[in-house]
Amino acid sequence: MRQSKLFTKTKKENPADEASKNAELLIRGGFIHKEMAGVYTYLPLGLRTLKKIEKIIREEMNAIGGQEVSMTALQDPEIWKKTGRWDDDVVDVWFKTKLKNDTELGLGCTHEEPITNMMTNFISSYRDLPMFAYQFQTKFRNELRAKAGILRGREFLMKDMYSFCKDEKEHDEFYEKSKVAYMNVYKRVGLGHITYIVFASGGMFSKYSHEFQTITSVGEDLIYLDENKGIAVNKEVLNDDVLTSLGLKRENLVEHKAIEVGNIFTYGKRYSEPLNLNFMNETGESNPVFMGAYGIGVSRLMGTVVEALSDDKGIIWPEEIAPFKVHLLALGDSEKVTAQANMIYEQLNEAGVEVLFDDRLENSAGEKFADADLLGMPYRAVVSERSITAGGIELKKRTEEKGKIVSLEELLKIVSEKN
RNA sequence: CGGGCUGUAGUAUAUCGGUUGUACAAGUGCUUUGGGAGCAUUUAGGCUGGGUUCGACUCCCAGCAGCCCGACCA
Repeated sequence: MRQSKLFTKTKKENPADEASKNAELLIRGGFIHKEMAGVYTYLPLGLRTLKKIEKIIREEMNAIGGQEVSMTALQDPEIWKKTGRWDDDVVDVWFKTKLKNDTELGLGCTHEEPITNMMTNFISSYRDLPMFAYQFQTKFRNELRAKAGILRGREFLMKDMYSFCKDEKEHDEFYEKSKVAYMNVYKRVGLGHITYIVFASGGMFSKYSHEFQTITSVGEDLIYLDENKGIAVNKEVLNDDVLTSLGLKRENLVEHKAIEVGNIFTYGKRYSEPLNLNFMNETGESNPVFMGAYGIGVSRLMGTVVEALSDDKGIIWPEEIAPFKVHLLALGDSEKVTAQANMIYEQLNEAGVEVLFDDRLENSAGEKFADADLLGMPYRAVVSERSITAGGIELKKRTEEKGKIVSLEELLKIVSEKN
């Protein structure tokens, strides 16, 4: 991608109506655009990262047997009334609307009801189980207070997976697999070292649910971590009984602020019973399906990466989710530099390397460096009179202070490597 | 939903009860090109509605919008 053609531009100043680091950096860099409080458009650079995170999650969900679907945003109240969740006093984040003929509809804030209802068409025997379906879907939640940029919005992208099993044992096996898959996701987006599985409140059918919490200074949640055991507990369930049952001691726990980047639940029959999702077992008995749900806020995860992995100059994207792997800068407008940089750009493209090429002729070197730092691609490759005189291209990682001169062959080799 | 703060150009800000000033961005011309360049020139602004006043962007009221703290987060 040629930066001269990119319709977004970077901003030098922070937006006045945002206080969170993720929103400041993402807006300054032109990754997202704020439409209104809690509602953001994804621009070309931001969308590339969002799609890469989506791809990672998709791969990990497929790896544990997930089948992808795409459900509707518009919701039929009837099925929600069957579980008691149409009531605004029960679910207080509904956006509700109406058809022209006054029939009420909802905008989906989650999808337990419709997927459970839909599965009555497809699940009828133990032979159909277990089955796991997931989707990437824009969720609508009428939050009283949107805040912290894309960490808590009213419209946001979420991956939600639902598991359908014949009994608790089968469910538990998948539940454990999902934990591993989730941790793989966090590792791949660059947050593995600060993300923990946390015990949280469970609800009707299980003692606990499990949250995935990334430790940052701006989190909404408070967790208590035993670093030696690698076990953490959410403040909401922290009491002596819980600690005893988990084999934890209060004096070994350290309090951290954290961002919830995932949550998995055991539902049991909570939705299958009221919605009549039953299956016939081996002996001909009809039983409710045993369910679970598994959520990751895709856009929130992107915001969390920015919060956790940036410095005072800008974002530091991990390689697997950076919009581009290489940011190629041509300094100055001399024909020699322009020709050389264009040639390198074409070579990188041919080699299949994702490269953002700052080919703008009128911008100063300083501005290009500042942009490269703000936009945060993993590698910065500079072509200039100076680099050509020194015999090549100046290559620097975003995380490094100083670069080194490399030849085109070396550049291609280094940036083609899988890390 | 309770409390607080704030609405001036695309962005960020300043001043003022009496013709809204600046920077960045954008357009034009020239110079410049290793850490957000310089000169000249152009374009562009008082959230909405009421009230007070000779006169309101400024004061008052209401609405709307945004941010922050708290509550909430199935």
